Amino acid sequence: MNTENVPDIIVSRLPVYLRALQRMAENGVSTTSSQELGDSVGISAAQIRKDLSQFGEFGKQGTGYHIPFLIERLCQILKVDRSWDVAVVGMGELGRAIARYQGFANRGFRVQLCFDSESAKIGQKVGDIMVRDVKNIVKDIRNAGVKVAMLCVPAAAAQEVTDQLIEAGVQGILNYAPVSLVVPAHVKVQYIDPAIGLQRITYYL
Amino acid sequence: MNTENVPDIIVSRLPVYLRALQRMAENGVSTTSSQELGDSVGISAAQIRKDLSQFGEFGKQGTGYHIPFLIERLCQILKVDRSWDVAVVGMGELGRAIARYQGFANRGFRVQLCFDSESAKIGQKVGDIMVRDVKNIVKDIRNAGVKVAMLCVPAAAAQEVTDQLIEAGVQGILNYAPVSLVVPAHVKVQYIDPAIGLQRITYYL
DNA sequence: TCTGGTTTGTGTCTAATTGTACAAAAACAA
DNA sequence: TTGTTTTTGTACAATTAGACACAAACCAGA
Repeated sequence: MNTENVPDIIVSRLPVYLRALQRMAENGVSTTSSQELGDSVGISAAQIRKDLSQFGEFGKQGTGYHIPFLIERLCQILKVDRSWDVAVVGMGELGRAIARYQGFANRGFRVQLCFDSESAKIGQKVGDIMVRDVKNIVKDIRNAGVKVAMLCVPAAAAQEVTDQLIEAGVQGILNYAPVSLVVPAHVKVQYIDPAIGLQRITYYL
Repeated sequence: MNTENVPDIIVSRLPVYLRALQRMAENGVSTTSSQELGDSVGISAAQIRKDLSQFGEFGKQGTGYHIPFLIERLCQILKVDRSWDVAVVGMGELGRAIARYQGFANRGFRVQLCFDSESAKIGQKVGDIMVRDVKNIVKDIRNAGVKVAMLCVPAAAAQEVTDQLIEAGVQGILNYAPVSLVVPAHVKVQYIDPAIGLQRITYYL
């Protein structure tokens, strides 16, 4: 069990496995096999067994995997056996939808801070969270000890806000702005850009 | 120039290059190098040269790449030298935000059809598009000849709607629902799930 | 025209990733 | 108990992706 140096590509598949397992658990299933799990996520059974074996021996020959146990271990591995406070920057239509999204709570995340630069929005509530002035973003995020942020500002502001987030101690950014961000090595960025997703599709049409 | 059998992983990077180049063009820059482009997207210069060389010789030694020309070729390759009509299914908060999002137009896409199952929403307008009854989704999509859809329905409904989309002739789906979809080989799916993005981050914290 | 400085496209090598196959472990039925 | 079936974890092989290096092409300036 070498949990030290696991390739990114394996790590990136784990949340997909976890999501599928949680769905099975909701449906009252208590056991699955690498074959069944693989079919449901579109990955080969051997791949799944190999990925999981990076972290331990979670299955049993002849039986497969006990779903609640595997969910627990994956949550530990992904560090979502706790709840992470997350900041959302940019209260445009998208930012507000994300800040209010109910799907984070049971997957390890809680939106705790919201920021915008427009005075008309500052002080208003989004869901049950008050929108703060982005001017105070470094101080506020540092005080709250928040390590993860979602970036929903216009492309032109994204890099500047990113630099402030990093100054405030943020180590992971989920970036909805349609720009590549330049960040130091210790900061992880994940990108969400629907147009890029669509362009990856149209190539094949 | 073997445009036939290009690895997925190369194709998946092209939209990122395109986005960066369009940003440079907006800023009035007319030329760039693989080094500069690589720095801006966080990919090695050699990688970018090799990726692009799959499709032709777009650069010039000593000079680099002419941005408007490279943008044009990438748009052709990704087939966004035209505008694709897209359907959005599910007019929840997220679906409405996506249907109204202004960022698609200049990247090759136009939201043309919106669907929901709630009678309270059917007939109402989202942006300037009327929400249609998901009951007629197969007929409506087929009539419109739409080939690409964005799926913003609850997880429990996602597979069922997917099957209908495919029946209607859809060949590409951008899936916002937090489930893996099972689709035939000729259909391309891209996934957008913020919780998965966040979990890919927390592993490293 | 010639020289020095850039930058591409690609051949070669290395590393990373995936596929294949099977022994070992477990469950179950007779 | 014994034999059959299932399924894991992993060794090995095959494939794929990425890093490196450099000749060839081009520009700019003298």
